[in-house]
Amino acid sequence: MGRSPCCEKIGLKKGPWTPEEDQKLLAYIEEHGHGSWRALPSKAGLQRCGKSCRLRWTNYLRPDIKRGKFSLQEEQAIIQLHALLGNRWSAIATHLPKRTDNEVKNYWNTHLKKRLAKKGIDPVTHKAINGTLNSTAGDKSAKVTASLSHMAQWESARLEAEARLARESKMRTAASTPSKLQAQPTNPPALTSSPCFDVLHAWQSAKIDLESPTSTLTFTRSNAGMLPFSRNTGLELSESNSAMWQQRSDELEGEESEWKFMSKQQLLGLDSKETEEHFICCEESWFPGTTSIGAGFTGMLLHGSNVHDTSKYWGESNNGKVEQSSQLSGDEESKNYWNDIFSMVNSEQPSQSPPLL
DNA sequence: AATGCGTACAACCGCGAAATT
DNA sequence: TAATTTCGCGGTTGTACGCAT
Repeated sequence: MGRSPCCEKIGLKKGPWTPEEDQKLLAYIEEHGHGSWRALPSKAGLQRCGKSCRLRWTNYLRPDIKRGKFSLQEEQAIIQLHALLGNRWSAIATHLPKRTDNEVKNYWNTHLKKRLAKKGIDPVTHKAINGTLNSTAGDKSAKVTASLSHMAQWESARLEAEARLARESKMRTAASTPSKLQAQPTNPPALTSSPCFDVLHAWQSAKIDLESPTSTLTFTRSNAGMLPFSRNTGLELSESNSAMWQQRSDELEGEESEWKFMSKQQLLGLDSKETEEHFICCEESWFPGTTSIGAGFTGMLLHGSNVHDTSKYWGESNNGKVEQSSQLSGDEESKNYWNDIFSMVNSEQPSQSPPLL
């Protein structure tokens, strides 16, 4: 079977968008939603193909896009998520509020990839090239990689579940409200009550193998509320949350440029007991009142890259329903491993003589 | 001032998956 | 169930811009 072109190629404009075209596209989507991208250009009076319109909207015109410099926390998140997920830019972007996959991809290719390579870190494998890291770092790398692989499985499953939920919710929405709501698929429909339960259900209904060879966690509904993952699409921020995130982001961008891990206490301004309780009880976010970059999975990463610290998130007083793997050990090794990488990458020193950490 | 080079980023292309007919 | 359409993703390209020579 042949594949038809996305649109008639003759007579359609290509290349940079003009302000007039942007205005037309914006006005049309604000009024009608995008609906079918294929049909949009003619309806909006644009000499563009639908694909071009969609790209322009999702990567540039969409109102929930944060443009400008990436913060250090965002850089860390990208690096760590890339180590986990590879070149799955859309998946990575879901953990970076208001950033598009294209933007993340470009930033990786033009900044982070080169910086890693320059510091002797393979940007593909995230491992040291020619023993750039110290001798024990190789061991750390292996252990961390194993743990990250484990986490990546979970994250992949979660992303699949989120996508599934978004589709199902969209279908339900479409069935009940035909007009404009239907035409906003760029914003995944907000999940209602107890998103973690929903994700669990989706996982179960999708028959995702929770007991895969590398998965050592088992669930019951009773402990599902302690899942660490939030529905962190980044597109669901309320205005107040968005403002809070922006404020926090602005603060972070003004900070000293040394990469370092921020403790939960630093971020939350809580004492350790409060923090612990917050982390165990709060299924939504550990960034107060937000589902921002600190939330869920990304939050776990940024929190000292402490992939082993899952007991805090999963809850230890859960009648043993949540079992910790024996491989979940070595907090400090993992933390130090990422610290090594971040400090190297952040360092402006030439990498001629790799630092022995 | 002109030219060349490197960088950053917007935009395009082709493919695969999902949805629809 | 097969054919077709639509959408989203990741890789790549094109171009504007800044800087050095």
